[in-house]
Amino acid sequence: MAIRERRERERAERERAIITAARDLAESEGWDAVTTRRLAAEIEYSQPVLYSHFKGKEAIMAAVAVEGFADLARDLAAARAAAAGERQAVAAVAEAYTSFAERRPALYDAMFTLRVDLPFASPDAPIDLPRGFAELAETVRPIAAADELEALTETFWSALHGLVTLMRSGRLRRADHARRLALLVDRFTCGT
Amino acid sequence: MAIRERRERERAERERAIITAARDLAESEGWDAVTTRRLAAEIEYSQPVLYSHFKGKEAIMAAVAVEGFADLARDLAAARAAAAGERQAVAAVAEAYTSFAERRPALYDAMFTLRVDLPFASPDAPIDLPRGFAELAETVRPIAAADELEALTETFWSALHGLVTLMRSGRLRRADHARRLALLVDRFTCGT
DNA sequence: CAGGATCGCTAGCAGTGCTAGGATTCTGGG
DNA sequence: CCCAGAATCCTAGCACTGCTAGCGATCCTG
Repeated sequence: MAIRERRERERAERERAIITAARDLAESEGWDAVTTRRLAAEIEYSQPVLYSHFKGKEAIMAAVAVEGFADLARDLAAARAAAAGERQAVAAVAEAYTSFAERRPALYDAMFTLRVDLPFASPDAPIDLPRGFAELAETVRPIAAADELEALTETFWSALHGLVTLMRSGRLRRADHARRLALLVDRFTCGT
Repeated sequence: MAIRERRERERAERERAIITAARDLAESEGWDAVTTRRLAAEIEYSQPVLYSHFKGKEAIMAAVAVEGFADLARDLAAARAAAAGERQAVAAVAEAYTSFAERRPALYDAMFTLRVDLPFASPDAPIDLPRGFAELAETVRPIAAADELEALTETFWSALHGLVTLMRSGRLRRADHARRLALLVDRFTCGT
C-alpha cells in the first residue's frame, strides 16, 4: 500500500507545481498570459489534468490567492513588530501593505481585485485569510474606540486598497505616493 | 452636399447607439455579457461596423466610461451644493460617490477598475474626467492645508474607491457601510 | 449613364475555457 | 504468471471570444 502513498504524494506535488507555475507566470507576464494551455505546458502535462485538481481556472487563481494571504500576513506582522511605537506601527504597516501590492501586483490582484469566489466572511475561509486582517486590526486598535475597532480597520484597509489600485491603474501619480500615505496615517491617527 | 451631412449624422447616431447599447447591456447583465456579437445584434448591424467606429472593445468601454464621468461629476456637484455646511458637504459628497458606485456598478467598473487606457493625467483627457476630481477637491479644500489639497483629495478619493470596490466584491459586509463612511468622514475632518 | 469610391456584409482566423471519449498503464485477485 | 477491472492521462473537439480579410452591393460624382 506504499504505492498508493507515493501516488498521492506525487499528486500533491503536481498540485503545488500548478499553483507555483500559475503564480510565476502571472507575476512575470500578467494574468492574461496565464491560460490553461500555457499552464499545462509549464507543468509538462496535458490540459485536462488541471481539471482533475481544480474545478476551473478561477479555482487555480483562488489557490494562488490563498498563498498570497499568508505572505501578506507575514509582511504586516513583521512591520508591526519592528515598529517603535503605536503611531509608527500604523505608518509601518501601511507602508508594508502598499509595498506588498507594488512588489507582487499579480498576486495582489488575485487576492483582492480579480473576481475569485473565495469565502471571505464565511467560517470555512482559508486560515491565512483573516490573519492579515487581524494584523491590521491589532495595529489600528490603539487609535480606535472600543466599539469601532472592526469598522475602523475595514475603513483603513479600504483606504490602503484604494491607494494601491488607483495608483497601479495609472489614476494616481506614483511620485506622490509617500505623501498620500503620510496624509492618510496622519488623519487616521488624528485624535491620539 | 447635404447628403454627406445626413450620412455623417446617421453615423454619429449609430456611434451613440453602440455606446448606449454597451452601457445598458453592461448594467443589466454585466460586462461579461457585452460581446461584440451581442452588441452588433443589439444595434442591428454586423460585427465589423463596430470596428469602423472604435478601435476595439476596450475603446467602446472607454467611451462608456467617459459618459460615466460626466454623470458622476453631476452627482457630486449636486450633493455639494445641497449640503448645509463644509463638514456636511464632505459627508454628502462621500455618500453621493459611494451611492453612484452602488447604483451603477458596471459603469463604475468601466471608469475605475477595468483596464481601459484612458489618459488620466494627460492634457488630452476627456473634459468630464477632471471635473469629478475638481468637485472632490473643492469639497476637501476647507479641511486641507493649502499645500496638501491635491494629495489629500487623492487620498480621500482612494478611500472612497477602496470602500466601494471591497464592498462590491464581497470583501466587506454591506450592512456596515454607513458606519465605515461615517468613520472615514470623521477622521478626515478631524482637525477642523 | 458609366466609373469609382464607400459601405456593410459573410466567412474565417487564432485563441480562450472546458469536456467527452478512448488508449494506455497500473492494481490486485486467482 | 495472467488477466479482469480500475485508475490515469491524452487526443480531439465544442462553443465561444475579439478581430479582420475580402467581396458585393450601393451610392455619389463627373
